[in-house]
Amino acid sequence: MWFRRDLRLSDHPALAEACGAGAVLPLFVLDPTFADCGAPRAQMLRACLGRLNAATGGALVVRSGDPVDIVPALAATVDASTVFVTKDFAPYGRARDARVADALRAGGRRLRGVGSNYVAEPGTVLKDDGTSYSVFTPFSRRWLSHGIPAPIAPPTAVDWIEAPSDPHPIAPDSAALTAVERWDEFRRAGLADYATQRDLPAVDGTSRLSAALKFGVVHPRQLLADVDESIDGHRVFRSELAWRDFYADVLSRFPRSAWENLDQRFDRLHVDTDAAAHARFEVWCRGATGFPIVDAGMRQLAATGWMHNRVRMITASFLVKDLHLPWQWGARFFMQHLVDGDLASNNHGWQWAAGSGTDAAPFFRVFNPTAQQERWDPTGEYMHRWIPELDTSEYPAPMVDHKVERAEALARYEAIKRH
DNA sequence: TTTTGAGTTGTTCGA
DNA sequence: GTCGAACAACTCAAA
Repeated sequence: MWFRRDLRLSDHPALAEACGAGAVLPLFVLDPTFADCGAPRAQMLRACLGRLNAATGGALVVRSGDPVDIVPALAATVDASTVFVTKDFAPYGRARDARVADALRAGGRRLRGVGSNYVAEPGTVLKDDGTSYSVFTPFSRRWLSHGIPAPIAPPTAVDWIEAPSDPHPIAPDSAALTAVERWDEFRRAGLADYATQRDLPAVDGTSRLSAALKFGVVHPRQLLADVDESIDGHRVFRSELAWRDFYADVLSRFPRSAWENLDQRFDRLHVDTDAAAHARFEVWCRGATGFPIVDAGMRQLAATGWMHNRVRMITASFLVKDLHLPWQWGARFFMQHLVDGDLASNNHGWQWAAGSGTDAAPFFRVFNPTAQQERWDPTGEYMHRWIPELDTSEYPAPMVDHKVERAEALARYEAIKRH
């Protein structure tokens, strides 16, 4: 069993099938491709691996290197007939798995993909004519009509195969909540009010399960099993999980949309990339724009590896529409700093803000950072929490005039219309 | 094939 | 201060 973004034993179809086939070697490969994923995600990975190792009674084998070398070699060492994986639909993962499958085949073995990290496997939510959706709302209706698969039981009494492991990454902080504990807490205290509380960055009104979902510590179908569709908050939460599936589906169909405009008309949008643009970008990264809600978000990200979703939208809108920078700069920065950084959700969220993505925001929807702060952080609690010097002379003046930059953004969008 | 209704997250302006 | 309309036009999905 080659674990990737499915670091759990319960509700794990691929593992269940592997266990049904015989003794199992649990493997994780530290792929150098992901070496620069950023400290928060690297730390989260180490914690997840520590927990997974404990759950296997210390049997987890961790190896560093290219999976194309490591997986077939290890499979040969223990004479495995099959390497089980949870299917990966992201651009790199898909190419990597194709190469590993080829290498295994050369040795008379096979790579067997079972299940995915999503409620509905990318490519399976289709219109009546068999084609894919590109608008969220109809996608989510069809997604719902598929029904939510029930979680499956964890395997019992697994016969783990032992093999030499590279030194294990650091063990987890045992004080941290497990994903299931966090879900129980959120279900009890926050889920019913999610529809109204989820947008307030000063409030702990979101599930905070994004990183657990990213690493597959918990599968979304396990969360959906507890959703009561008669309650508003529950339905809104379910809809957010549908967005996660939707963007994975879109990325799987359009791999190049990870870093390129999905809507190619936006290739012609005038964005700034000169030295002055880099200087503005650096100010945004540092959280020193002089717009408190933007700076608070960037500082929360730097300090904790996480940013409230409402503030992700505000900071993204600011980078794209007030600073006129390429959305890719912001997306890359987020990926380097977010503990939950996920290519599909992150980059398509950025494309939504930029207007270049699926179901994108209308061009005239330009967030006003001051109005957003007044609306969603009315007491200023969030911005003061992250900007201690806010009311002092140390806090910078606004780096741009929003009214002017809004007009500039609209003019630039106007220039690429009708093409 | 044609038609129709709809489309995450907003802002500004003028009555 | 409040409230509703305008802000484009297009593409998608489904009847």
